[in-house]
Amino acid sequence: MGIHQLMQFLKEKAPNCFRTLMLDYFAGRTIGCDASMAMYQFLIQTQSAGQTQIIELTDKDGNRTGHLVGLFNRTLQFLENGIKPVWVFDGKPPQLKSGELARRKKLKEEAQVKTELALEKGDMQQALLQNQRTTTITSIMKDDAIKMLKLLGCPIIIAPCEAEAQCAELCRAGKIYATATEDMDALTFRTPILLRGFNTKKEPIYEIIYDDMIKELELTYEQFVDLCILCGCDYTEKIEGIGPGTAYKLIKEFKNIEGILEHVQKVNAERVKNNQNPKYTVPSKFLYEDSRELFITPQVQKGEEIQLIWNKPDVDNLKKFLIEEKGFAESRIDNGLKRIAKKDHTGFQSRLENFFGKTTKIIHPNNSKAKGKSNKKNEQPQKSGGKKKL
DNA sequence: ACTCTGTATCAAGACGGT
DNA sequence: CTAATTGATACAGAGT
DNA sequence: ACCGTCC
Repeated sequence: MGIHQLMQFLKEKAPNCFRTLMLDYFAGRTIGCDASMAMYQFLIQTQSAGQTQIIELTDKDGNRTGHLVGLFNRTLQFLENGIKPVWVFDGKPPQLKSGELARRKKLKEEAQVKTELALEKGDMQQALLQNQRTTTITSIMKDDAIKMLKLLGCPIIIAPCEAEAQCAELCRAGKIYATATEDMDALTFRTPILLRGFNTKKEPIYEIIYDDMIKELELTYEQFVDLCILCGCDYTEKIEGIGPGTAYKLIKEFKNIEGILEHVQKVNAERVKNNQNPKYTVPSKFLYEDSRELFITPQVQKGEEIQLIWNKPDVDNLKKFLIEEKGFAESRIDNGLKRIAKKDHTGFQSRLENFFGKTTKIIHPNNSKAKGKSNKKNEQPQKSGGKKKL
C-alpha cells in the first residue's frame, strides 16, 4: 500500500512542493517507470464482462496479453513525445514485506470465490469487479513484457529488490530525470523527483520535488523516513492511535521514533494509573529499525554501473513476436511504429539526435557476469530555470 | 463541534471508426 | 515451493 | 465526443 495517506498529508502540510506540467515539458528527458504497477493497471483495465463470463485479452495459448497492449501503447506515447522511458521491474521483495504480501494474497483468494459466486448468480458487474481484484502477474506475463519492451528498443532494468528504490537510485545518480509512479514510497526512498498522472491523458502531470518537500516540512531525511513508517508502510505494523497528523507533531517534538516510543510509554502508563484505557497500542513486533534500513539503504544496483541505451525497434522480431505468438493485428503495430517514425522529422529532432544508441546491449542484474565498466557521463537536459506553473 | 484513525469500497487505458 | 500493484474516498467510531 | 474493441 505504499505509504498510507502520504499524498493527502503532503497536500496539506507541504503544498508548495508540487508543480503541474504538460507532457511536452518532458521532451528529451529520461523517465524511470514502475513496470509492475503499470501492468496491473492495464491488465485490470482490459477486462470486460460478457454475457456469462469475464473476457480478458489473451494469446492463442490462453496467456494474458492486456499488459502488452497497454505497455506497447504507453511506450509509443512516450517515444512519440520525445520522452525516453526506462521500465523498471520488481525483483525479490524483502522478507519484511511477506506479511503484507500474504494479506494481499488472501484478499485475492477471497475475491476469486466471490467472482465465481457472482457468475453463478449472473451478476456480471459484480463478477467483473471481483475478477479485477484477483489479477496477478505471472512470470510468463512479466517475461513477455520484458521481451516486447526490449524489441521496442527500450532499456529494461530488473531491480534486485523494490523497483521504487532502484528508480530513486537512478534519479540520484542523474541517470533519469524523475521516477514516474503512483506509489508514494518512491519519496521515502529519496527520489529527487516523483511524477504522477501519466495514467490519464487528460489531466496534467504532477511533479513532487523532494528537496522542496523536505524543506517545507522542516524535517531531516531520517525524520521523514520515521514519519512514513509511522503513517504505515509495507514493512511493519504501525502504532495504533497515531496517524499522519499526530505522527508529524510527535516527530517534531521528539525527533525520532525512539523518542516517540518513550513518550508513548509515558502517556500510556499515566492513563493506566488513572484506570483509563491506553491511548496508543504499539505492535508486539514493531520492526521500525529494520524498516528504516530498507528505506535508507535498500538493495539496488548502483546508478553509475547502469548504462541506458535506446535502440531503434527491431521491427522484424517485434512483429514476429506480437503477431505470430501474441495475436496482435499487424495494422496496429504498423500504425504504432509510424507514430514514432513521424517524430523523427519534427521539432525535437535536435534534442533527439542522440536518442538512439548503437549497440543493443542492455544491462541488468542478471548479467552480473558480463559486467560492463561504469563509463560515461549521462546526458541530462539542463534544468530550464523558470518554467513554473501554479 | 471538532479532529483523527481505521475500515471498507472503488477505480485504475488506448485505439480507431463513426 | 508459491505468490508478491496502488491511491482516493466515504463513513463510522473513538477521543479531545 | 462517443463507444465497441484491442488479444
